[in-house]
Amino acid sequence: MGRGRGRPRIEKRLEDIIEVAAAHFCQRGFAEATLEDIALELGMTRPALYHYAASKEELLMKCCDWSFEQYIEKTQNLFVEKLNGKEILKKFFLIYSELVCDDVGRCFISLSARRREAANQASPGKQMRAVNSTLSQILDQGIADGSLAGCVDKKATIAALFGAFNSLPTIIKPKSKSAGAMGARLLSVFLDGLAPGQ
Amino acid sequence: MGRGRGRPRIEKRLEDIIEVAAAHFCQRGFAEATLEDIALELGMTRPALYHYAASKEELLMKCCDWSFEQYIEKTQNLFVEKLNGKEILKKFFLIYSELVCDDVGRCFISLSARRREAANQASPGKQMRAVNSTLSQILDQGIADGSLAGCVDKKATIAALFGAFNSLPTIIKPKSKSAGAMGARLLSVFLDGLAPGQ
DNA sequence: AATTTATGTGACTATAGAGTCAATTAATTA
DNA sequence: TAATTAATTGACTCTATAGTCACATAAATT
Repeated sequence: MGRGRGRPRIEKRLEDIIEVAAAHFCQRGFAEATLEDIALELGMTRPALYHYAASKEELLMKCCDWSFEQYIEKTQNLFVEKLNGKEILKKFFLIYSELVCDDVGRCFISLSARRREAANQASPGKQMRAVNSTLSQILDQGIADGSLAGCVDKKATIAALFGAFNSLPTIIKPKSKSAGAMGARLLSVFLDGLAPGQ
Repeated sequence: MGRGRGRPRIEKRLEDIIEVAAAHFCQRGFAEATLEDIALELGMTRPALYHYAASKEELLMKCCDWSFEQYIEKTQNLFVEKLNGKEILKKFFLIYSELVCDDVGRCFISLSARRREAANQASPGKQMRAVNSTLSQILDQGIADGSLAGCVDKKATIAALFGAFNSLPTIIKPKSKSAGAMGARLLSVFLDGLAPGQ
């Protein structure tokens, strides 16, 4: 059934493959995921995958790069409307929550940077630093405009926020529509604080 | 060199093995870790490991169980001195920070519950629920005695706290002595909140 | 010293899964 | 309709590593 190149957009197939592969990598881990299973779910056989990626590692890289591109695309307009830091923070983590609950979206975040560094050289570190730096900017802005507390421990805050939000997929079921809502609740925990009011 | 059973405590060897195996499992992941490497680091050969665990999966289970026992041991006296909820919270996360930065200590937390459930039946879920429930109790107590804010979103708070603290080993280098200190900084982020004071 | 038991080794087998390749099919183009 | 090209397959190879087993060695026990 359906071989040959009959599909309108040729690149579309690669995206399908990335989507399925990313899901397998994220859910089962890189080593545990098998190309056999990925191919099966796509309705093709394993060797066909080698037309789209020269190796399992390269497939992983493509997943992560695609994932990162999505992140960039969704976050690049954060600063265009002139919101205050706190509002940008909310927007950022709404986007981040939805991204991290999506198999493709969270790919570059979840998959061990160690393995990716083996394959690729630089990008994993660079990508994570880019994400970190966006949050850092947001905090700076919030502190400057007074919408966030002035005395925040930035390093600890960044670590705590990403730690918490990266754990989202373990607390809500995958493909759940509640990613954004749960993300908002998480952020409230950080904004309000646990100390008794006043 | 040094075969036979000359050592004072016989169980000691199993503990050594667990320590090394746990480190490999945590740092490289279960599938990527090899029994060969573990045996090598212990100065023995792979088949010898099968005297202590019948399979790789069973070795994983022993690591996780041992890890959980350590957790229990260190947290069981949390409620004996009559501290307020906030103080107990601090003590809890000081212990937790050190635990989670130690390869053995974090074993049952870090390693995919999916794989563990395949081997074992019930325990992974039970263990995580036990940890969760301890924190839940601490929060309840703090809310009751007024040392923590009354209107906390418990589910979100628990998720955020564990998410943040579980990420500790990714932000400080392993075996670092600063686990407790960094843990304290993380907790401050949660206690103080990001909203501007008053 | 002889026996038993815990501990360990070298040399195997078995298997899963990655990667290769020549042959095949289908769409595109001429 | 013939030639070209993209996409796919079945049938391989190769390798890493888990697991087995008969045998060896050293300590403890008698």
